[in-house]
Amino acid sequence: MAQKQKRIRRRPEEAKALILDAAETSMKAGGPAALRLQDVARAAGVSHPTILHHFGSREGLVRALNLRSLEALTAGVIERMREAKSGDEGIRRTFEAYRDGLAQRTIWLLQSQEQMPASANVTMFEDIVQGLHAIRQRYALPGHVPDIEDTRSVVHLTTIAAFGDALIGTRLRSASGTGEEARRERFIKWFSDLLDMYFDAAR
Amino acid sequence: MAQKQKRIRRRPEEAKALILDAAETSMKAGGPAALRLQDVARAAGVSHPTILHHFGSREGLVRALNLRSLEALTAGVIERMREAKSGDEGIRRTFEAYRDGLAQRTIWLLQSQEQMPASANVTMFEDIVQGLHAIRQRYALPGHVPDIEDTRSVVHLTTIAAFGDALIGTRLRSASGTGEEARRERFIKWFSDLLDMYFDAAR
DNA sequence: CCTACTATATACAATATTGTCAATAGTGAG
DNA sequence: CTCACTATTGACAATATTGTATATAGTAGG
Repeated sequence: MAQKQKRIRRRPEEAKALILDAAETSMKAGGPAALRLQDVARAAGVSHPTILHHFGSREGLVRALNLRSLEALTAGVIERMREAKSGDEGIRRTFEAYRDGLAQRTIWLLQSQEQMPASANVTMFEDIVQGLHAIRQRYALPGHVPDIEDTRSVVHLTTIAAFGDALIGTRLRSASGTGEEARRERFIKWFSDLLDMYFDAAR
Repeated sequence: MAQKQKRIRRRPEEAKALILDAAETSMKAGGPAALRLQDVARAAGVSHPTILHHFGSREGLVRALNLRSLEALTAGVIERMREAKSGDEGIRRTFEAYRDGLAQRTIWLLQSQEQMPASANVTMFEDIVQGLHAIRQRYALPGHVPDIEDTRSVVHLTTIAAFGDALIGTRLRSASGTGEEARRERFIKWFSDLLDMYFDAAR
């Protein structure tokens, strides 16, 4: 049989976006090493040389995907952090961001052994430390000077906890009975309260 | 040229161990999908059919490696937790265990899409929750009954934090100046103090 | 309508990768 | 020593995978 494939001519940006979407799905399965041009092509509904035409090589595709994912995601995180008013919200947003895919993408980057481009993660991290520390200083008791290293520890803990929870949180929780979603909510609330208590005590 | 390879006959257990060691290195690079029989064979100093002889297939090798890694590591974790006397030590041991490779292996398992065999992680998790809760009850103020869900939250937080720190902790820390190792030490101490404070307050 | 441009597809090439097969060489038991 | 057993290997097969070459079909601009 082998019907002749009907051609759909797209503009380069559209084609790239289409291919990257398909590649993203492929990556979720087993990281960058599991990505196959044929699989991606089939999922995107194009032939595999089309991918090579747009990205030059398999490596080019992986790089482009890492870049796009990280840019979109960190932009999303920063946006959500800015919107957040209370500390409680900030923590919730952080957990959401990592859960939404930031954790997954970070793992991909680590596995592709590329340097995180301008290390978006890290830039964001320092911004948050500085912002949070300003707030701590404002609310400090007279005569007490909060240590910025402690503030950094709070942000560090929140970040690694959100990251870890996104990757294995569900498994750990679903072991202790049912209601995974509810347990997750409860945990985030508990964690938020814990930090509130800490800030209160270390004022 | 092509010298004939000299044969070294090993006992099956030795050969398997040798091959698994090599496979472990290969996995570190890019997860299960990146494992190549030829690479493993070269690293182990055997021919690739030898691997197939012992493990049946590539998949068999991956399964065997996942099993061995997880068994050895969780055994190590449990051992270290039992040795630990203070809460501080327990936290340090948890961070060490994940850093030593448990985090890496867990990621592999997630990527091979296998169920964790009897979910060693999870069994250990519940053991620790029960053990810690018993201690909390012993030290509770008269008339106060600690909520086991809070205890579970503490263990959950410690686990996901240790997991997250093993994977991205170094990168986050090295962004804010030098002395990564010292910063790590400081953070673990801070975290331990935080939980002490919590237990004190929620007695 | 015509033409230049290029996104796309088919066919093909080169290599990588897993797996099979048959021969062989250590090793332990008698 | 001899023999059965099997761990090991080189050669080969079958398929997968990336990349190339070439033809073609949409599309925009004249």
